[in-house]
Amino acid sequence: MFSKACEYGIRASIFIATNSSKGIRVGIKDVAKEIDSPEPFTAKIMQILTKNGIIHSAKGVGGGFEVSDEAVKSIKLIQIVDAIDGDKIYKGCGIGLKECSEDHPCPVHHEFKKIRGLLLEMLTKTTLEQLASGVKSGDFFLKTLNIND
Amino acid sequence: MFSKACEYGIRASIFIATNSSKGIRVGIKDVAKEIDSPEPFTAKIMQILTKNGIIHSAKGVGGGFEVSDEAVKSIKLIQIVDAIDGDKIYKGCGIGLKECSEDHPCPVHHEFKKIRGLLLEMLTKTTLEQLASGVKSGDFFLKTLNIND
DNA sequence: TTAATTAAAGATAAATTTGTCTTTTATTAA
DNA sequence: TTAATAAAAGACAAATTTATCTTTAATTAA
Repeated sequence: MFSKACEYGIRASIFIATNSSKGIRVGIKDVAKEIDSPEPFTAKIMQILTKNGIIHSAKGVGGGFEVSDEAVKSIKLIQIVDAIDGDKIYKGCGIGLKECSEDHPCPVHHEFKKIRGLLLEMLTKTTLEQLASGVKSGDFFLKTLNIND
Repeated sequence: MFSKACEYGIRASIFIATNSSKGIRVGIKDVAKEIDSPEPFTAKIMQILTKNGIIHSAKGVGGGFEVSDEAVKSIKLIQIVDAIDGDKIYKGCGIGLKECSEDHPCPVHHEFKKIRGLLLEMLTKTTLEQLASGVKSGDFFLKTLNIND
């Protein structure tokens, strides 16, 4: 569905958001450790997210990544996905036709329309805040329980 | 969503089905040309499909690929997807957690459940026959109109 | 039985994605 | 101003996916 880069990006954004609400900036090491991802690769993804204004970074002592309270409320999942994977997942043809539309539909066009629509709706409606609050309350998790998994 | 291999596999299966209903076997060249895919790569995918009993192949003069009338009716999209891409698309966690379940959900688990459910339902219900008949009637297409796209 | 045909199988190669490492730049605090 | 810290940037490497090419095996027809 999403690329690994995007999966890491979503998990990282949520983790950063859970800390920013407590006024804590987190470094790349904390992020990678908490979401169980390769640190240098995760750093690259953070650069994409900061360039796209999704998270904010600060260099130097006491620096790290954060998301403002307002941003946490306004940022939608689709912004993260779009920044990392682009819009193919909710716009492209299900079986890869370059030209696929109502006028020139592929064989699965109508079936996929519903699924893509639901996906787009979910991505558009879900805020970073919703996801972060679930993690803070302990209802949702960002990595596996067992370290050996 | 699906890998390119899977996209080609679905398109190829549909094309073969449209011809088998007319009693025509098609060669790998015809397949690649008709679905606008790289021939040798498509040949590899055909091997996966034949090994999984989704299509039948015949070597030698007059040989090629075909699907029996009964198979066209019984084969579901999910069998093709499963043979080529596995079950990750409709079983795996949306943001890549190895362990993600009702008891240990990731932040997007509940949102994804609906989408994956709809996808699984669609893949499980859609038969090769449905897709092939739409192509035969001219309602659906397997490649772009414009050769330069 | 031989030649032609066609898919299968195996070896390579290119492209993309994922992952790593090193150097540079910016910031803070002493 | 200097040292320490932490992200940014760039080069590189491994793994995976996509694509190609060559050889082999099976089948048919002459």
